[in-house]
Amino acid sequence: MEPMEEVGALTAEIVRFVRAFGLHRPDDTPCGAGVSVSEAHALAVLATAPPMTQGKLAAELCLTKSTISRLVDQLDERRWITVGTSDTDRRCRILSLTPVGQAAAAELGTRRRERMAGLLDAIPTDRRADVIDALALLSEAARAST
Amino acid sequence: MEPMEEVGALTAEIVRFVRAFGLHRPDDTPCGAGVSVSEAHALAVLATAPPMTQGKLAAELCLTKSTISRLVDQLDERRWITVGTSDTDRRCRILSLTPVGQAAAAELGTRRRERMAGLLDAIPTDRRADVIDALALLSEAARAST
DNA sequence: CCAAATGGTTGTATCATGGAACCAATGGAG
DNA sequence: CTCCATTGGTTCCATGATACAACCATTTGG
Repeated sequence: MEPMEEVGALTAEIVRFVRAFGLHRPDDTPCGAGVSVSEAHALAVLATAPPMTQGKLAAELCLTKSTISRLVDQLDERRWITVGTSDTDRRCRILSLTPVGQAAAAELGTRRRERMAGLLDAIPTDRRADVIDALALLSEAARAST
Repeated sequence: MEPMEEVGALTAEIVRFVRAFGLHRPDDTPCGAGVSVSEAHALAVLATAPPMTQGKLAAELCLTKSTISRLVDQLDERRWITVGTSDTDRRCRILSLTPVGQAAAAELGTRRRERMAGLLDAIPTDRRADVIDALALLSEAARAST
């Protein structure tokens, strides 16, 4: 297979994967009821990182600050996060998961893992680490090439 | 790495990639100006398959028939497709690319390949094959587990 | 001390999507 | 042949994610 053809086939496969997993439907994550994809992603980020500012979250999720502002409002209304003010910079709002938020994140994580487990099962055991490493390289490259 | 942790890492990397690549912004495909992601995907499907019905396209894109109906309208207004009626089943509308649509599909395909090639450029040379292999494994797994 | 930069909010507009109700055509079962 | 369930599509409606621009508050550097 020629290099360019490889790239084309790869693109098509990524597209199929994205659509098959419902990632094109941002208002309903495939792995949880009533939770938008962005909410789920935000929850996952906040669960695996120390309390952060909205700007940091925006960079992490590749969203604008206005979208983040509203997303934060939603998470706050759900009582999944608390919003505080930074001591060192009173412009910054510090986002932290509440216990309820942590539970929700764990629940979503479980669902997602279940969903993904089938995927991983279909990958030979000795190749799984390679796949994960490769995806890390790929997402890094996507960020670098923007 | 523990198995469950592997699943989590896989998920996290996929999420990172999707967001970094802008796939969460459905109104603007990363590979073309003024073309929505779904439009681009529809064009790609129609370009690489014989004329099909709306239902078939819906299944291919994982969208509901109402969304497809509107999508078809858009593509028709752009003169990218022609919409005909099936001879054997007059309920079915048969979608075919116009020459202009084929050109648009080719153009988008080229852009997409360039974009993907740029991605690969941001990956160390000696790791590119690994990434490609890994993605092939992943999409293969996605098809197997669906 | 003031101007530029930074973090966030709000107003406005756009648009993709699903579900439900509906219509038209098909195809069996009797 | 006649109904009626099924299937392909359309339209109405509601939801909601997103960006951009204008704005405010705070910090920081000259």
